[in-house]
Amino acid sequence: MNRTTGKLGTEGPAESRLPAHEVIYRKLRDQVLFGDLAPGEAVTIQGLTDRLGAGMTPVREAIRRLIAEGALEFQGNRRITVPLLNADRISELILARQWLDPHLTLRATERASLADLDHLAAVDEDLDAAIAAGDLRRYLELNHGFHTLIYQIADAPILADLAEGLWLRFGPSLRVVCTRMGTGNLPDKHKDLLAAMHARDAEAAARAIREDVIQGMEQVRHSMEG
Amino acid sequence: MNRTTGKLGTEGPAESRLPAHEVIYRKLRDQVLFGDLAPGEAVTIQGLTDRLGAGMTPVREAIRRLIAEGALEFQGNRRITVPLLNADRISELILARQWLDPHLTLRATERASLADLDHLAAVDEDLDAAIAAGDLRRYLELNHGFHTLIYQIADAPILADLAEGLWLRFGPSLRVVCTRMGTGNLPDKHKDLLAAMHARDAEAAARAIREDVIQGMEQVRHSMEG
DNA sequence: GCGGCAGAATTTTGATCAAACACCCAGGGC
DNA sequence: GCCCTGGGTGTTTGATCAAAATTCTGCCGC
Repeated sequence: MNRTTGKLGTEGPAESRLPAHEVIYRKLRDQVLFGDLAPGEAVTIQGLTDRLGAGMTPVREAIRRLIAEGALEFQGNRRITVPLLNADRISELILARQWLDPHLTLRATERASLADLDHLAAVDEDLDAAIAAGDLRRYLELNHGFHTLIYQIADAPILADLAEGLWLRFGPSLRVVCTRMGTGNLPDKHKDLLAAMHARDAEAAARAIREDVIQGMEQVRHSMEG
Repeated sequence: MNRTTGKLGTEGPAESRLPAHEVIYRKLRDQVLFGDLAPGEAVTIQGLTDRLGAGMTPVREAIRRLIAEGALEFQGNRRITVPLLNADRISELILARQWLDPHLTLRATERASLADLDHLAAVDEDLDAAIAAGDLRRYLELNHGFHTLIYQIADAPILADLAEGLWLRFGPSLRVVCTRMGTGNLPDKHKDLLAAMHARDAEAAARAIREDVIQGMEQVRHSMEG
C-alpha cells in the first residue's frame, strides 16, 4: 500500500502524478477501513476540505466513490455517515465472505508462485510482530493486507472487488471490536492457511480461510449484541 | 449502488428535487445496463456534458460512481471505456451470480407477500409481451426489473447491491448477445420460478433461478467465443 | 521525387477551484 | 404556537490551468 502523505500545493514531481481526488479517496478509504472514522460518525464535505486541505471537487468525487462502495452512507437528509451495522447486515457480510474468501483462496492456492507464498509469510510475520507490539492500527493494516494479497494472487478481479468492498463495510466495526478485546487476544488461522497453501492443498486452504473469516466476523457479531 | 428510495406514487415534483448528479448517474447507468453503450466504447466527460446537457461536476461524480461499481473502467491514461469482458471475467460473473441469485431467491421466497408475487407475475407478463412485440430494449429493462424485484423482496441490501453490481458488468454484453440472437429466441425459467415461489418451495425456486442465470450467462459466454 | 518519421503547435480533454445558488434547520420575534 | 430570517451546508456552474492526443510540418533517407 503506497502511503502518499504529501500535502497539496507543495508537491514533488513524483507524487503529483496522482490526481487529488485519487489521493483523497485513498486517504478517506483507509480511514474507514481501519476505523479512524467510527461507525455512525457523520462526515461533512466542508469538514473534509478543511481537514485534508483540498478543494471541494476532489472531496466530493472521493465521497461519491465511497458511497458507491458502501463505505459511506447517504442518509436521506443530506447527511453522510459511516454506516452502522445491525445484526442482519453482519449476517449478510458473514454469508458473503464465507463464500467469497474460500473461493478466492482456492484459486490463490492453485496459482501462487513461491514468491507469492514468501510474500504472504512475510506479511504474516509482520502481523505477529504488530500484535506482540500491541500496535492495533498496524495489525489492522497488515491483516487487511494479508487477505488482499490472497485476493490478488487469485487473479479474479471481479470477485476480488466484491471481497474488498465487503471489507469497507465492516472495517469500522472491526476496529471497535479489536479495541474492545485488546491486542493480546487476536487469534487467526493464517498459519494453517500458509501450511495448506505450501502443500498445495487447496481444499484445506479454503477450509482454513473459512474458519479465519468466521472467527473474525463472529467476534464482530457477538460484540454487537453485548 | 445506494438506492435513494422514494415512496412510489409521489412522482412529479419529487423528480425535479433529485440532484443533477443523481439524474445523470441513473441515465448513464441505464445506458450501460441496457447496452446503449457498447462494450469497449469510450466515453469522455466533456462528450457527456454536451450529450446530456449538464455541467461537468455532476457528470464527473456520476462517472466516479459508475467506475467504482465496475460499470465503467478507467484505462490507465485518462480514457474511460465500457469494460470489455473476456472469457475469464465471464466465468467470474457466472460463478458469482450462481451463488448470489439463488441465495437471494431463497430469501425472497420465504419473505414474499402475496402482493409481491402478484407484482412479479405482472412484470413477467409484460416481459412476455415485450418478447412477442420484438421490443429488445423493453425486454432488457423488464428482465432486469424482474430480477431486481426479487433482490428487493429478499430484504438483504448488501447482497442485493452485490448482485446489482454484477448486472452493470454484463449489461452491455447481454445487449450484444440478444441482438445477435434475435428477440424470438429468449428462453427463461421465470414461470418455473413463479410456480415455486407461489408454492413456497424455496429450494425449487433457488434451483429455477440458478438455471435461469446459467442459461442466460452461458449464452453470453458462448457468444463471446464465436 | 516520394514516403516516413520526429518534433512542435494545436486542439481536445481532464482536474481543480472559487463563487453563485438553493436548501434545510435552528432560533428569535410576534 | 407560528412565521420569518439567518447561518451553514450541499449543489452547480463557469473559468482556468495542465496534460495528453492529434495534427501539421519540415527534414532526412531511400
